[in-house]
Amino acid sequence: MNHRSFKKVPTTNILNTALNLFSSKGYSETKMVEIAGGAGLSVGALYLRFKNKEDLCLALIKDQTTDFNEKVRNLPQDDPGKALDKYIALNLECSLQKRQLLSLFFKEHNLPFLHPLRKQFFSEQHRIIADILTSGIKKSVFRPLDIKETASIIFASIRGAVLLKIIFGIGDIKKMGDSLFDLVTHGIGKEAQ
Amino acid sequence: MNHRSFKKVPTTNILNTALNLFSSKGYSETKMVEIAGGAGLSVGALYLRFKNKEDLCLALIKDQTTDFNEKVRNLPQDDPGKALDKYIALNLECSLQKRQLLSLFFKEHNLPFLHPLRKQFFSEQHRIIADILTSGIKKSVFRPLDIKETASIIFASIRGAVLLKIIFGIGDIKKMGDSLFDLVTHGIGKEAQ
Amino acid sequence: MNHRSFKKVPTTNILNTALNLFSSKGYSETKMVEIAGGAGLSVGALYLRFKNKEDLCLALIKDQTTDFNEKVRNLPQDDPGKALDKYIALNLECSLQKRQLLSLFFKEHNLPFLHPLRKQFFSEQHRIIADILTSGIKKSVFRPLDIKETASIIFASIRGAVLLKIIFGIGDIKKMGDSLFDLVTHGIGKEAQ
Amino acid sequence: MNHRSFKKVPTTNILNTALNLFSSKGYSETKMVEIAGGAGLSVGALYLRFKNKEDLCLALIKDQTTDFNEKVRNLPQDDPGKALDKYIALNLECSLQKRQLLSLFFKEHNLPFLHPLRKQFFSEQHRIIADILTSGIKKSVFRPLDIKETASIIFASIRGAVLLKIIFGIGDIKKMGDSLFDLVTHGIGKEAQ
DNA sequence: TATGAATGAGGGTTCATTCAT
DNA sequence: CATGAATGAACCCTCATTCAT
Repeated sequence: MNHRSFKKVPTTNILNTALNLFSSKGYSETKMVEIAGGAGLSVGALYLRFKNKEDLCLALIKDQTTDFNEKVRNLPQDDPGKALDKYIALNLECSLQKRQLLSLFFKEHNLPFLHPLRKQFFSEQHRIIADILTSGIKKSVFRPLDIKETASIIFASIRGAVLLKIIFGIGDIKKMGDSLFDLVTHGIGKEAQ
Repeated sequence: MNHRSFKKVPTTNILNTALNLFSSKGYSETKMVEIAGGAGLSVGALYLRFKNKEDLCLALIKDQTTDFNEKVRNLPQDDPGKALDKYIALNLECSLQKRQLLSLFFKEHNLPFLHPLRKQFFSEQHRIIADILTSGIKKSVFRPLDIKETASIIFASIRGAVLLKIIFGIGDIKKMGDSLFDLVTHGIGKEAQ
Repeated sequence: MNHRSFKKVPTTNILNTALNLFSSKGYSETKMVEIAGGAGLSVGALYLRFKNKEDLCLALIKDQTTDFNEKVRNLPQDDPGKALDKYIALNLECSLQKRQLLSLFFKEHNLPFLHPLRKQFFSEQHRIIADILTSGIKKSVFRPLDIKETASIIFASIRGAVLLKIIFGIGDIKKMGDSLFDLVTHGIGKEAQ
Repeated sequence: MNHRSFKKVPTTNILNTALNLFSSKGYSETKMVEIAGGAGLSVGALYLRFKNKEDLCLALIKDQTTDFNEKVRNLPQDDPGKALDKYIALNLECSLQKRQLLSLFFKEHNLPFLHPLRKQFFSEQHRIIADILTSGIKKSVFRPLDIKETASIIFASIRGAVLLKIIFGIGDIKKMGDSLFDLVTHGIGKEAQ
């Protein structure tokens, strides 16, 4: 990459390259030179944009979650069933596209500097699910439940499904979303019919 | 610690130390000296027991999963509902004790040498869940389901719950198991009542 | 030595330092840090120039033999006696300057990665000597001989003399060359007179 | 190897094992455990016999050179030509059997602790050759020569031939000895005929 | 601002040597 | 005397980070 390139490498390019590398090789195994090279700038330039590796990683996560949060914002307000369905689908879809983020985010749980972000992400998602549940119960679409607990479990189930997909590459996202929604709404019990 | 201690450090100690370190700091971030020191032996001695870091990690996983598999073997054969309940509880309980293993096992999905073990673990657990489902459907305890798909989703949900616990330290295991079982059997839908 | 020196250490410096160390302490006993330090760069910088220790050693040998081969190329074509004399002298002289190379090259015969280079060097030198012999026999300067066998023995004698010089530091190079030439041409037998 | 073996491993076995290993893999690359294992005793026992690796190596060389010196002692006293022939043949033969020693002895010239032994070996051999030459000149079998210089060169030639054999595995020992003897006695010059 | 060569601490691993048994 | 597990310094190599250009 000649230093006479016409415009500076967009931050997005850098973050995407980093995301690809982090998620395929892991945080520790990804070298700064690789990110720089992959994004088309020099190591030096990379350090002009990000204080250090952690900083880059943090920026990456923020960037990606922002994106995700925006999509999640406009769920159907009046139909809790549909909202939940869409929320699950959205999660799985995003995981397909951003499998990397999620793997980085959830897998590498030993990068302590990520923890605050993780906490925040959980809180937000938990609140969204809880809102859907609350509204669903009010409208008698859902049975009365321990909202916080159930929200946690639903969040967990979605995360688990995503991990399954990422780690084992098992199943097709669409069907998986349906099954998960089916499980979450009806359960497996006989009386559900 | 003199280099002539009186008795050989039990392998279990080493594996436990390693498990603690791996799960709290991650595989790459854990140094062999730390494991050695923590377990009360020298680096050299550590290498007498394990060919290298990967080998140690592998042994660790095998050791832990064996243990888990044994516990899982005697689930109630005739009551699918109870079997599932117990299976979920068992998983969560073990995660409490072996939170480390699971985090190591599922999180560090970029350690390629772990993949075969992961695959195997998934297959076994998937089969166990599928068996419970099959038997439950036959006995009309569960409604007719796509068994493989549902087994995957249940596996995923449990894994997700476990991760939640591990990563965020949220909730109490007992209650979590109950909620998960409740969700899985009844779903959140109104008609379940 | 600040890590921002003004000019890049020439490869020659590195190779010379390495040569000195290898030949005085042996390959295995020479540490990469020593080479780096001796040449005036850091370990890291050393590894920027050479993939690893073997690679450095290989480069070293190639560098030195190239140099030697060039000198050997212009031997007198029409006077086999002189050619041989000069060839021997050249060998011994070079050994004086590059005692290190030869000791490294011939002594450390247990570095398997050197063997191809050694083989090649032998072939080339053997051919050169054989050519001199052939031409000398044709011109009746030398008596009829088993050319290949004799070439091998002459090669060996020169190598031996060089080693003697290197290992024991015995004798003066000039006189040694003369004696060797004298031995090779006349032998020690009475009838030679 | 059970500690109830009937007799302690003979030192010769140890030295032979060591010789084999040293010469095939080099001094540094040979591990003490390997020597111990190969000779059929434990590391501890090995250290009861030899103070350390150097000491073992030293003992090895002494052992082998003694053996060689004995053989060299009874060369024909009255026929210098035969004596030289036999001396050369003896050297090459011994190299065939003890290629290891020679490679260790001459090749690994960077083991400083070997140097005194090497010096001593050279002196002895040099004297033997010089004696043959002196006697040969007196008897007019050899032409008048600078005895010391020529002895050195002959010693060197023999060493070189041996190395050639060891390093390149070239040629057959018998023929090589003949060629060397031929070269040394007659040279390659025409007038020799 | 951009570059990329240089730095050097630190990691995994080896092995000569010791000494409790 | 014999054993062989234990020791730990030392080696090769990597890579996040810096800074002269």
